[in-house]
Amino acid sequence: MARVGLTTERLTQAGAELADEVGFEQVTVSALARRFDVKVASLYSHLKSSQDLKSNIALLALEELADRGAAALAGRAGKDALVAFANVYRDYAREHPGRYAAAQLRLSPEAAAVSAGGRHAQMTRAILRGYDLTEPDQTHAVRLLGSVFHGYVSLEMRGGFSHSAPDSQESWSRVLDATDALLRSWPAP
Amino acid sequence: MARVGLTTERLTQAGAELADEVGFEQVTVSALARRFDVKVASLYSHLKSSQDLKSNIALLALEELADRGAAALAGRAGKDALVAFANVYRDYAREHPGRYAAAQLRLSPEAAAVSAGGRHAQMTRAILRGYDLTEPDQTHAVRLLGSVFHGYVSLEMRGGFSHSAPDSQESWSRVLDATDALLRSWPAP
DNA sequence: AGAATTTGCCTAAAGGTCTTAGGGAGATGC
DNA sequence: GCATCTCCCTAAGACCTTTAGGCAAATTCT
Repeated sequence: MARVGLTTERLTQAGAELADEVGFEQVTVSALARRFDVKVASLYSHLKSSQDLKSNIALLALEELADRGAAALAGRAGKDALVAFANVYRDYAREHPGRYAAAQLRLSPEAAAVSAGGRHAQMTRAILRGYDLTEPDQTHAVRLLGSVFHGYVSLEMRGGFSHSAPDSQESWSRVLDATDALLRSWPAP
Repeated sequence: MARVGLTTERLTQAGAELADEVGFEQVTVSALARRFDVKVASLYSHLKSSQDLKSNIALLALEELADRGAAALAGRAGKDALVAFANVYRDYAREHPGRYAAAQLRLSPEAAAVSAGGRHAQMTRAILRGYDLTEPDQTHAVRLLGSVFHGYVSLEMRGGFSHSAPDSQESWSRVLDATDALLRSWPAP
């Protein structure tokens, strides 16, 4: 029989594309097999389970996101870095909604350990170097930034801001302005 | 055959309990039928589809959340209102993780129209009456608050803040302090 | 090159979920 | 008491997941 050349990597990549096309929830081993014109059981040589596939897609998305974040942060500082980094998240979610959804998957501890999650936290901390925060406020601020970025993007993708004025782009800019202002005058406890 | 007395309401309620016990993803028409000791097909007199069940659970969660929010806001203003409202979200998510996850479901336009989504937005606006913001900054601030609340709770539930100091409760307090400070000195465009 | 081995995709099969169609027994109304 | 309606049932088709075992292509060894 004709060999297609399946590998875990190709399956993960194709799964990510599938997620962007039909939604992460709809990513299924069967659908992936159809895409490669191969029988379903054949995928199980490269995949432990359906959950494993989803987890791999999540790890891929986290890596891609971290790579883009690193590129955006290079040579920038302060508000410039903040805005660039925030836009990485938002743009990625818009370009790759399925992958972004995948990145929200709750990972197993083992998967989380090898994920790019640590890089994300490091980069967020790097942004804060442009502001004058000392520990433990820096950690609080890291968590706030994560919340604002993820929260805004998540609500926007769900359509929360879509059918009312002012448009979401405008709010996004103002939210980032406000966040920058907050970091510059972080309140004492 | 013994009649169990199924109704859409009872199914939705039981589905919400099931979600809290096993996770919203695991809520299934089959599992619900087992819980009522009834055959699966029997549920389809009260449910249009599996998606319909999930949507109903989401609507229930949004209502409960709005009810709690309204109760928390009664008689409070300013930072007091902000903190109380924020804690409603966080506490609800901790008490009812499955329901909270359900509330994140992307609803159909029809479902969204009858949802408590509007009440949530109204209440967030009400909080901002304690601060000195004029349109369109008020709308931007509504979106920021939604992002911070949802983003923080969502990341916390995913375990993002669990295994590092300082503990999440501490960060939550400081994030709310910071948000209050930001609303009091909202930057001009 | 030919043989031995490994690898990759296959068939087969069992179990779970969703959904629709149509039937029979309990509850309700006259 | 009888007719009607409602509720839950059986039956069945479609799809997804996962495991077991087989055959042929690719790779390695002699």
